[in-house]
Amino acid sequence: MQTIYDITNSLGHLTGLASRLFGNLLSARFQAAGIDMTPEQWGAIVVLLDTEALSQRDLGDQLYLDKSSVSRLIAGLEKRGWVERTRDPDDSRKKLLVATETARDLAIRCSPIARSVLSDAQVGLDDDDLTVQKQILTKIISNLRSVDP
Amino acid sequence: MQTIYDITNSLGHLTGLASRLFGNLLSARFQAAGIDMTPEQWGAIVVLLDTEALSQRDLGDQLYLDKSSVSRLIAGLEKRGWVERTRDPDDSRKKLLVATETARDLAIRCSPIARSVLSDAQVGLDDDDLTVQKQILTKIISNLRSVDP
DNA sequence: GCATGATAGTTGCATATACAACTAAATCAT
DNA sequence: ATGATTTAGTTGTATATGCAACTATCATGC
Repeated sequence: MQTIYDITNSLGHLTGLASRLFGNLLSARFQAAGIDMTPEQWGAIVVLLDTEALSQRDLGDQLYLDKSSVSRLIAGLEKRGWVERTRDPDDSRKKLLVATETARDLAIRCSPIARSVLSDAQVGLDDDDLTVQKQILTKIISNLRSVDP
Repeated sequence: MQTIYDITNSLGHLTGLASRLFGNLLSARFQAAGIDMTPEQWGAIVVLLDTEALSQRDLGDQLYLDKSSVSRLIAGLEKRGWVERTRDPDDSRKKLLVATETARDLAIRCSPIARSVLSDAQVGLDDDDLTVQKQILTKIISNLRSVDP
C-alpha cells in the first residue's frame, strides 16, 4: 500500500498519543481519589509550589504556554482556591502567582498518584532506556523551540 | 530545594511539551503555506487516505480518540470538504468516512511540510537513537493502554 | 516630560478533548 | 418474536490551547 505519510512512524504522532494517554490516566486516577484536578492544573501547581512568586509570563515560559492559556489555566486554579493572584508592587502590569496551603496539602496527595502513572507507563523499561529517552525528548524539545517557523 | 514533584524529569511532562511543540510548528508551517489545517485534522486525513472506508469508531480506535472527539473532528473535515460521511448500507448505525480528492491533492502538499517538521525536530540525533526512541514510546503507549485506571 | 514602543494580562474566537446523557440501530436471550 | 442489551454517533458541558485584538502599564528616545 502506498501511503501518503507513515504516521505510525512519526515521532510527532507517537508523542501526541503518549501525552494524551498520560493525561487521561492521571485524570482518571485523580478522579478516583476524589481530586477534581486536571493534568494541566497539576503541572502548573507543581511549578508554582516550587517557586516563591511567579508572574504569569514566567509560568508560561516554564510550561511553554501562550500567555492567554496561562491566563485561563490560572483562572481555574484561582476558582478552586489553589492559587492567589496579586499585583506586583514593583510592576503593576504583572500578577504574582502564589500557591495556597490548600494546594500544598492537595499536592501531597497528588504526588504519589502522578508517580504511579509514571511507574505504570515505564513497566518493562530499564533505567538506561528511560534516561536516554528523556535526553532525546529534551533534545527534540530544544530543537523544536529553536527552529524558525 | 525540596520539590514536591520533579516535573522536569517526568516523561508525562516531556511528552506533553514535545507533542505541543510539534503541533505548534506544524500548524505554523501549514499556515505559512496557505493551508488551513490543524495537526489533528492532518492526522485523521492521513489515516483516512490510507483506508478505503472507515467508520468513525475505527478511526477513533486508530487515533485513540473518544467517539465524541472523532465526531467533532470529522465535522470539521466535512465542513472543509475533505471528508464525506455516508451511512453504511450494511449497518445503519455506522457512518463510513471517505477522504475526498481535494483532501488527497492537499495531502500531497502537506506531506513534505510534515516531514520538514520531523526532520527539524530530529537534528543532532542519529537513526539508532530515533529507532530506540520510537520503540520506547510505543512500549509506553502500550503500557498506558493496558493498565487499569 | 511626552510620544512611541515594548510588555503583561484579558477576552473573543476557533479547535481539540473527554465524560455523561441521549438517540437510533443492531444483536442477543429467552 | 420481542424485550433487554450492546453498539455507533451526536450533543451538552467543562477544560485546554493558540492567535489576534484589546487595555493597562512600563521603558525609551528625543
